[in-house]
Amino acid sequence: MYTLDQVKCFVAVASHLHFGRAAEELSMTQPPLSRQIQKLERFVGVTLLERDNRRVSLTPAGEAFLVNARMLLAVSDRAPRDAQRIAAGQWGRLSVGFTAASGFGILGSLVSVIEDRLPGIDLDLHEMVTGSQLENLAEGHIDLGIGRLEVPPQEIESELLLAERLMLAAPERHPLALLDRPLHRSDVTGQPLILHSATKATYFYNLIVRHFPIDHHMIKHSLSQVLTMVNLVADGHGIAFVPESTSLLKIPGVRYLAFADLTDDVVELKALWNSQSRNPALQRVLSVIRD
Amino acid sequence: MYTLDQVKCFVAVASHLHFGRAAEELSMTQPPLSRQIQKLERFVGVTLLERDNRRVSLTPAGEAFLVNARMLLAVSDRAPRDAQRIAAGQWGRLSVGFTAASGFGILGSLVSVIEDRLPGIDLDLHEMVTGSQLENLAEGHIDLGIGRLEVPPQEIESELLLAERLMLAAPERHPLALLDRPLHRSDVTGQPLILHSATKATYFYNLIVRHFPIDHHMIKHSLSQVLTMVNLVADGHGIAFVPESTSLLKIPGVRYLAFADLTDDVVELKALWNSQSRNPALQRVLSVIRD
DNA sequence: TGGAATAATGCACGAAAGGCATCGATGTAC
DNA sequence: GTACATCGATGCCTTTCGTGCATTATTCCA
Repeated sequence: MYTLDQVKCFVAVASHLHFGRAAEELSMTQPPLSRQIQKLERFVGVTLLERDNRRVSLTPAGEAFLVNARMLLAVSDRAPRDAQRIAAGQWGRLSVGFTAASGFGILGSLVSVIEDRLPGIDLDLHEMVTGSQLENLAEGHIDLGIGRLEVPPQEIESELLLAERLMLAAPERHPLALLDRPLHRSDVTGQPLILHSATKATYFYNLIVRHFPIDHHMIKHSLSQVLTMVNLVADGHGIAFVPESTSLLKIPGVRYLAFADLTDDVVELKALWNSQSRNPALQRVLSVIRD
Repeated sequence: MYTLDQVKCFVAVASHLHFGRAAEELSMTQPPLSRQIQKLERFVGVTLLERDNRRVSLTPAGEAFLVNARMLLAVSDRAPRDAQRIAAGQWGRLSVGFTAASGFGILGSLVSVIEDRLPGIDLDLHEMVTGSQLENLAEGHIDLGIGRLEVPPQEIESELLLAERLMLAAPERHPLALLDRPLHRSDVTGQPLILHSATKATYFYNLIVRHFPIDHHMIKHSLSQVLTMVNLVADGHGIAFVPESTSLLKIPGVRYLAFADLTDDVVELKALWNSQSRNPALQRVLSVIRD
């Protein structure tokens, strides 16, 4: 096999048609340059340069080789730079798993910021529930998750993206929507309730149970998708707890009500990633998220 | 700079994700393979392969490098083969200069034969008079000429392509066209004559003067292009000498007549080339022509 | 806990690359 | 026509690099 150095030598000589000046460009002396060309020609088995002791010229075979040689140099030059850029996280691909709920609020601005600040990074967006995000993170199928959970499992790191209030979605003619005083947590007692599933939407279920006196006899539906819940509210099937950002969803017949005695931002949205991840783009994206 | 051997090592390891088996494929032992990879990574400045003492995997940078690496190997493999094929004359480009007259007869079949027998060779066809062919051959602008001349100059070699009879082109109502006996050379004496130019079509001029008793008072036109001459014959301006192949040109009002006392193939068409030519395609074409 | 698997490292040898000096051939000038 | 300049090739020496063998270090698995 020949070497890229020999190719570089050949291109230099073919460009100058002069061994001495080519050697100068290559920062070497002329004798080893002659030998490198000889070696290359011996490997190729063909005379590439016609040396006339007075003038140097390319043979037809040499001209054809020159085309490929320039391509080799171009690719060999690009290859390390591509690798370096990817290692530095300037280039790359990031698979992101996000919950449908996060899509209402933060996802759009997150994508905008990344496209703006890290133009070399392509995002693959996949909607999935938090549980799937954890599985896919563990198996390396996605690099970043955007979801809700209290305590991430082993090897999954997390960072708070957003915290918001918990609100009540109620039909506009519902008694709680027509109160002439501030709404309190105890007001929900005894009302027909559309609640998150304890198994499929554990985070919300636990959060709500922790903060409200839930009468389990009043639970009419157990769901996992916020949009479905709000639609059921619109149809008058009951009231539901939703994060504040859901109120961006203007559904006719639905009013969003704040609790006077629950003003803390208790609903959290977290960025999730595998601490074993070797994707440099992830670190870049995380540092952008932190700003 | 790194070497193509290192690239080959990297691709082998990246393909097998196993140093031992990659080394086996490369017909080398494992330790130097490890070192080649280390060297490549040191040059690139980036970890390309994650070695876990138990499993080998590609980093994102390594995956990007692999794409370029495979391209490098493909080009580096093709480059010598292209050069060899061109040197062997299997591939290449041949510039051919030909006279308009040769275009009537042999050129078409010549092109067909070359396209059939040497499919890798592209022909550039340029119509030019023999004198221009000689100039362009000397300067290397064309590789092969097809023309008529008696003695080629220094450094130009030639080979007879075709020899044919010299015939007379006469208007169909011309007395010589209406003879009830065989035509003889002496019959042309005294007839208005359309003759080749002594300077622009020296070959024909010398040939005709050598074989016929030309009365210079009867020369009505001196021309260099056969087609023009035959057109003038059709218009009744006189008679003209033409090579037999011209009779393929069916011009209304023109008859082609053979001389009973000149049956030799005296008109020659030659292949011409520069003996200094380094174009391997030329040798291939010449050997095909000789068949 | 011991053995198998696997990549890294130490060491020695031979090949290759580079620099310096020189040769050989060819064109140029007086 | 002869002396000189130019320029690629060659001889020789030193340093660097690639390779194989033997061994080490680590981890997985029984």
